[in-house]
Order: sequence, then structure tokens, then C-alpha cells
Amino acid sequence: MPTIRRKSASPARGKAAPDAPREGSSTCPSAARAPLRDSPWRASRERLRDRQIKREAVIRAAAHAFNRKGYHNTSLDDIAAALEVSKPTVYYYVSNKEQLLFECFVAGIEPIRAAFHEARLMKAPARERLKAVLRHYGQAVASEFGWCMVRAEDQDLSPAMSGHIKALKSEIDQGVRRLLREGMQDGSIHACDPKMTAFALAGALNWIAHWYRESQSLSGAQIAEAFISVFESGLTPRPCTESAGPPRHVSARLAR
Amino acid sequence: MPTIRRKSASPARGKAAPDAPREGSSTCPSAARAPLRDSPWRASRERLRDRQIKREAVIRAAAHAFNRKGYHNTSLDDIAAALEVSKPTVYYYVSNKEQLLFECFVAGIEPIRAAFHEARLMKAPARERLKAVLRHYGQAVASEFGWCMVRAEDQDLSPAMSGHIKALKSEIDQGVRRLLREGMQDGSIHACDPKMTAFALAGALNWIAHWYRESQSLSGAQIAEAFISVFESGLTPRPCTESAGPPRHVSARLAR
DNA sequence: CATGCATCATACTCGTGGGTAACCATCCTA
DNA sequence: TAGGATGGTTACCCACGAGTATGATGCATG
Repeated sequence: MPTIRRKSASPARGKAAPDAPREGSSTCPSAARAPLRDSPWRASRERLRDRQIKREAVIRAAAHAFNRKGYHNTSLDDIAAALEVSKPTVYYYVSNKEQLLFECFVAGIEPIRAAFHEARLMKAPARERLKAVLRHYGQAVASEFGWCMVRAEDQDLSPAMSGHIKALKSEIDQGVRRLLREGMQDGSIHACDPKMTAFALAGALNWIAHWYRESQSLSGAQIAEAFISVFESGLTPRPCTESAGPPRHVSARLAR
Repeated sequence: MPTIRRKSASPARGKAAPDAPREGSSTCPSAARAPLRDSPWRASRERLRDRQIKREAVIRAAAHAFNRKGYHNTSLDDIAAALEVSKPTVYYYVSNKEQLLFECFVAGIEPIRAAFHEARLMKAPARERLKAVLRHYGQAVASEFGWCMVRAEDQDLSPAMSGHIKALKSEIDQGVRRLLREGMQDGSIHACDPKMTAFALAGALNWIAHWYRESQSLSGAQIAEAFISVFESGLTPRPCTESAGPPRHVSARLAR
């Protein structure tokens, strides 16, 4: 009964650099570049653009599937089926499942980075800038990529990817802390421990990804607004301020 | 990530029992029942208790592994190896992997339910009762079962288990909302949307499980305290401070 | 001693799913 | 019009891990 488990020396993994289709990734530079009506390379460029579109469709399909069934419960066959193509086609656009998750993560977190950038240009007390960021943050978490952004576990990723993701997350975290500190300095934010406060804010918003479904009656923006009003005023009633604010969260204009 | 098939690394694996982390765990049904010191069934009862202890050790080991590597990245072989037994031994104490997760979940959520029970006996404004609950909540999330409690995805579980878990989670959620409403009535809590506020509170606390590791300098209780103070007073400075206490956690550290 | 139960190990089965090899179709370019 | 890039398919490989069949061991009992 020779049923010894095959322990073939080193299976497969010999192929260094499987990095298949060299993808620029995350850049769509030559979009509205120049007309060049009938250059002989026009077709080539169009193909390239097509490819990018398809690639993004793959990413979105993956995000959708992860969103519904979780990373581990989603097979690449599922994703392929959702796109009505075969599995190798998916592999034609993305090198492996891990990268798929990573791309979803980046797609989710990018708007938040943009929000920080935008806030940096605002001329307003730090609390207002923080609020602006949190608004975008909440919407990002409620977006189709929210799940991937929030639930991408480092445990599921190679050390390299995990490192990238940690760095991006840390950037966001540090940005929130910085705004908190600035707010404490310009007097627009109550004295607090920036680290813990940032954790609390981010946690509450991140958690949206666990319960929010597109079908919900509230939009991501509305939820973000509601959360912000909670954070802003806190649970304790304010004795000598206008407490006449409407109780519902829909009162975006609660700003004092 | 090939799991090395370790063999023979455990010499004379006869007895010695696993770590056996003691800990009666609050469930000693027939403890103070009757003396019967030398009943012929005494041995039998002792075996039963031993079994219970071992079973709990399995659960703890599972929680530990899930905590570190995630549910899907933990094989039952891993858990067995951590206990220095074989896989069928694990199956001897628990029927399948799903149940293992479920048990961890219950172990994590039980203290929170207890906290609600306790709070119900308190004679204090609702805000104080809520704070008491949140304190326990935060500690539970930071506990060894926190991961399982918070990250047990319904996607990973059969509909039946998923239903149980959802029910338990909903119970907690409703409890928080109720306290919020009570607080709004007795005037100890600022007017707010109880649903959204409960989501924000639970989210912030749940998220602790994502970043907290036992090794951290802060204990679960300290973190819970810090969060509570954030929620309590909010970000906006209070003009006529009725002092919600000094700024907690003086670890200001403006470095970086 | 024999019987039965409790406990645990060895050694398997088997479905699933990530990833690949090989091959095919079409269009662009030389 | 050949030859290659591009985009896609079918059919496979195979590691992994959940779960199990079978049986060994030890201990209490009758």
C-alpha cells in the first residue's frame, strides 16, 4: 500500500516573479491627454484603456463578493462567475487573490487620503476640518469597498502586503491624531488623549462596514453625519448651551 | 504556508495532561450539592469534572489561535498541536470547528450580559448605568475571547448558529439603546438618536479587538475608561464645564 | 479475568479552491 | 498574409484541511 503522501521536493513555487501582466495600478494618467484622432497607436491606447476598465470591473466584482460572503468564503470561481468569465480570465487581470484584496483595500482608502488632503487646504478650526474628514471617512466605509478596507486582515496577507496596508492605515490614524492635537491647540476641541480618541472615532466609523448594507434607508453620508453629531456633543447634556437642537440626526446644521 | 507535519516531537505522550488552566469558570453545578466523599460514583464525577476542564482548555486554545491567526487560517490541527494532542482528541470534546467558534463567542459575550443584569440593579441615573455596562463591554472585547465575540462573521457559520449569534448581539444592542432612551428621559443623557448612538458606542468598543493585544501597556479596563470619557464629554469644549473629570490619560505626548 | 467505558492516536477519505498548462480566437502590425 | 500580441477557454494539478474509521490503551467494575 504505497500511500505515502507525496512530498515532492519543492512544488511549483520555483517560478520567481510570477508578477504577470505588469500593471501600472492605481493610475489612469493618459486619460484626457491629447486628441490625436487617427494616430496609428490610437487602437493600442484604446485597448489599454479597455484593459484598465476590465481590470477595475474585476476589482469591483471582487469587492462585491467579499462584501457579501467574506474573503475566505469567496472563491475566484465565484468572482469569475459573477463576471461571466472563466477563472483564468480573472488571473489575466490580477496576479492572485491576495492582490485582489489589496486593490480593493486601496480603492477603499484612497478617498480618505484625498479627504485629508482636501482638509489641509481648509481655512477653519481643526474641529471643522476633522469633521470634514470624518464625513468622507464614514462614506468610504459605507461604500462598496468599505468591507475590504476595514476587514482586510493582515493575517490573510503576505508580510509585504500586510506591511503596505499597515502603513496606509497608520497614515490615516496619524492624520486623525494630528487634527485632534491641532484642535486642542486652537481651542476647538476638548482636551483629550489623541491616541485613544482617534481609536474611538475610527472604531465607530469602521464598524459601519459590519452592519451597513446598501439597501439601508440611510446613506453613508447620513450615517456619518449622525455619528459626528454624537462625537461632537457627547452623551452628557450641555447645561448652558442651546439644547434645543432637534434630536434626530438629520439636523446636519447642529454646528454651534 | 505549509504546516510542518511534526511527528514524534512529544516523547512518552502518555499522560501529563495539557496545561489545564484550572479556572473553575463559574459553572460548578454540583459543587455544593452533597458531601458524599466516598460514594462509588465519586470517581465518575471527578472524571466528568476533568472532562469539563479539558473541554474548556480546548475552547481557550481555539480562542487563542483564532485571535492570532483568524478563524479561517487556523486549522484544527493547529489547535490540537497547541494542546499537544491529536486532532481527534479535539473532536472528542467539541463536535466541529463551527461549534468551537460559537463557544468562544458565547464565552466572550456572557460577561456583557452579566453586566446588563448587574446594571439593572443599580440605583443611579441611566448614564451611570450605561457607563458601567460599557466598562464591562470594553473589558470583554479586550479579553481573550474578544476576537471571537466581535469578529465571528455570520458568513462563517451555519444559519442556525448565525441566528443564535445574531440574537445575542441584538440583545446587547437593544440593551444599550434602552439605556440611552432611559437616560434621555431621566435627563442624564443628551438628546440623540438611540440607534445611531448605540452603533457608534458599540463600534468604537468592538474595534478594540482589532488593535488590542494583551501585551499592550494599557489594560482593557483602562481603555474602556478612556473611551467612556471621550463619549461622555464629546469633542466640543464645554463652555461652563461641570467637569466630567480631568482629561483622562495624560499621555499627551505631542511628539511625532 | 472479562467486560465495558473513556480517552486518545494513526492513518486515512474527500471536497474545495488556488493556481497553472496548454490551447484557441481575434485583431493589429509589419 | 505571416506573425505576434491580446484576451480568453477547457481541463487539469495538488495542497490543504475538515472530518472519520479503526483500533490501541488504561481504568473501573462485576
